[in-house]
Amino acid sequence: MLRISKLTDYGIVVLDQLAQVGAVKLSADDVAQRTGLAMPTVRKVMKSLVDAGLVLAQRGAKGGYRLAKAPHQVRVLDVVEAFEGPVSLTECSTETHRCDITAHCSLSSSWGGINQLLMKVLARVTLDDVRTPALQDQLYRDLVPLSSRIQLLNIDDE
Amino acid sequence: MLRISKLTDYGIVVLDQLAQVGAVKLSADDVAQRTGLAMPTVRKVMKSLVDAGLVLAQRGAKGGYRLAKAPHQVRVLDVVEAFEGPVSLTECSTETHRCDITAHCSLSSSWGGINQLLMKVLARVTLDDVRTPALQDQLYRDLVPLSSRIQLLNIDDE
DNA sequence: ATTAAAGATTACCACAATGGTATGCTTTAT
DNA sequence: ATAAAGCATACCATTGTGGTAATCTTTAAT
Repeated sequence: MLRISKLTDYGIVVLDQLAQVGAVKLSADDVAQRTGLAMPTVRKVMKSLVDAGLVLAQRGAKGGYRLAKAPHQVRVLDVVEAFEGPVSLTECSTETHRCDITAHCSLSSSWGGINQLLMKVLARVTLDDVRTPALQDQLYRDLVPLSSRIQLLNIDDE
Repeated sequence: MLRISKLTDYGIVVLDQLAQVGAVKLSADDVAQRTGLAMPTVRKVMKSLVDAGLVLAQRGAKGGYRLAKAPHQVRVLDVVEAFEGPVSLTECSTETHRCDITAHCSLSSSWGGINQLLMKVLARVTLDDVRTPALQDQLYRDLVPLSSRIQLLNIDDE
């Protein structure tokens, strides 16, 4: 468990397709055919991506979709948040937490730190990293021995 | 979103209570009163914790529960996995993935790396860190500038 | 100006997972 | 022997996810 939603997953797949064609626009139908997703599903996915500012849409005949940024500028965190809203592992962290569990929220707030770490990781991985296994491997290696390139987890300098 | 389940959250709360009393055993009823959780819920939580080997149970009269390890040896990852099973962000990573989405699994496998990173983070944070905000802050500071103590993310040396 | 291509919006429904609850069984210290 | 306490199973309501449909709006091309 600790799943991301399927729509988030689809979102990455679609972004990958858009990245493949570069500046060329893809219609919703194109996307559906290239990915194998059903049209209504594609609609949903595209809407979220457009709303999040990750994809540009052109309406009307000869319309279609294209990436709003370069693949290396699209953070996985952005994609996740586009479909699932703000990352918050526990309930207490965001909503008005009136829970009856004694000493719950005080502890739950500690999840906040873990939340931050998770977000930093997701913010460091880009569409580019996900698309090219080489980069992915590289990024992974960097985090395992963690010899150099440590600023990897610092997201505040974009 | 990207939530952990409430039971996982409760699990941490319960473990915190057990850590507070040290070697003293707490009955399910004690736990219920201390946490404010309903008895049936406590049962569920305790079962998962015992099954995962995080808590020891003694049956019969004068029985009760106590921690199986020292708080600093209980990894948050263990707790999460106790309640939610193996961490796997996408479906393709674990189950027999026969999806009709073209070029889906190949990309999804890239989530694997992110999965690993997430697990490393969760494995590094212990019950001790969650319980004492000081440690939590310390751990967080360590990961932000990431100047030293970089081996923080390496879980393979336990 | 008309038309048709294409995106936008809204609403709906089925299934699965979560969370909460109840009932009855087994172990064991006293 | 008995009562305290943990164990196991099953059940149900609510929610969220995922998938689908129908309709409206925009706009390039003719």
